[in-house]
Amino acid sequence: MPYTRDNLTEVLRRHDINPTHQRIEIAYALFSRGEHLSADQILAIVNDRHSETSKATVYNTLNLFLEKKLVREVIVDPSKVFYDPNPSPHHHFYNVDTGELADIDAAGIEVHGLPALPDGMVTEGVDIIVRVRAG
Amino acid sequence: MPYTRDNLTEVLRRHDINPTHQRIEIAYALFSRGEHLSADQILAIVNDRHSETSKATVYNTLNLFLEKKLVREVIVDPSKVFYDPNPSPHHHFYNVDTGELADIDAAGIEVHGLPALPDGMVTEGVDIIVRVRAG
DNA sequence: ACCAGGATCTGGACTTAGTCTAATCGTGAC
DNA sequence: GTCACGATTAGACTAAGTCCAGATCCTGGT
Repeated sequence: MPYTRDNLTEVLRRHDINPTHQRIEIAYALFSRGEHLSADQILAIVNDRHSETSKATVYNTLNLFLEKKLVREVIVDPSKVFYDPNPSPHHHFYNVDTGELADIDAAGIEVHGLPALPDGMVTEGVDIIVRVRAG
Repeated sequence: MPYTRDNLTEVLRRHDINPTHQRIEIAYALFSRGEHLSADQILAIVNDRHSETSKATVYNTLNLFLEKKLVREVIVDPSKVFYDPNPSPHHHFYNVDTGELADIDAAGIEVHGLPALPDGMVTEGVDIIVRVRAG
């Protein structure tokens, strides 16, 4: 089912996010493309035709989405954070030459041999990044 | 064997790096501590007693070390890069609350189920980051 | 000892991702 | 209408990292 502004409104509500116009537009930019985008790219997309949303709102909104677990952040490029709309567990290929990111479905991937956590610690998540390049 | 400025000079040479005074000091700061440090922290350490090395040189040198594979960069904190002097293959625990990094020896860790690489691509490396927090 | 040329280092200006702030806007409750 | 409160805004600000043009430090040749 394709993402529409209407069904995204519902998604926002289910994540406890008040669906304002700007928030819907930002969610739409991210989810309709299904790609990894930086805050800058989202700002550009949202303001493509005419200026609609400020930089501050884009950052505020992305951090809100993050906090509400609507999107994930992918930190591989030292210069900027990418936001990832894929809700299912997955890892990433990262092309170190071009900066391209591609998903790796986590189903079927197993990691063995990780040591026990220090006392009183809990795992938030395990991220696997496979750095690749042409060769 | 502890790291000294003398044996680090040799290490630099083996990595095809002309061992200048500044480069030795930067290598010493990183290797004698054996910790993950940011460029800022290294700058502070090197200039602790009296100003010896400029910001530009610290960044240039760390990028040179990176290129020559003397150190690795660890990208987990969106606001700064950490430099890692541990030469043996390993992964990382990352405490999302405190920002602390800890090594996980790669010996004994196996990852199964990774899909084949796209045509003509080569793996540079596989990084596993286990995000943990107190709980 | 002197010089030339290349490599290295430097301060400071610059760029840019991201944050902060104080003012304004919108909307629902009364 | 108006009050309150959450959301949005422009623009100033911060800080990591880069860039540049001049200074300085080798090193090898004479």
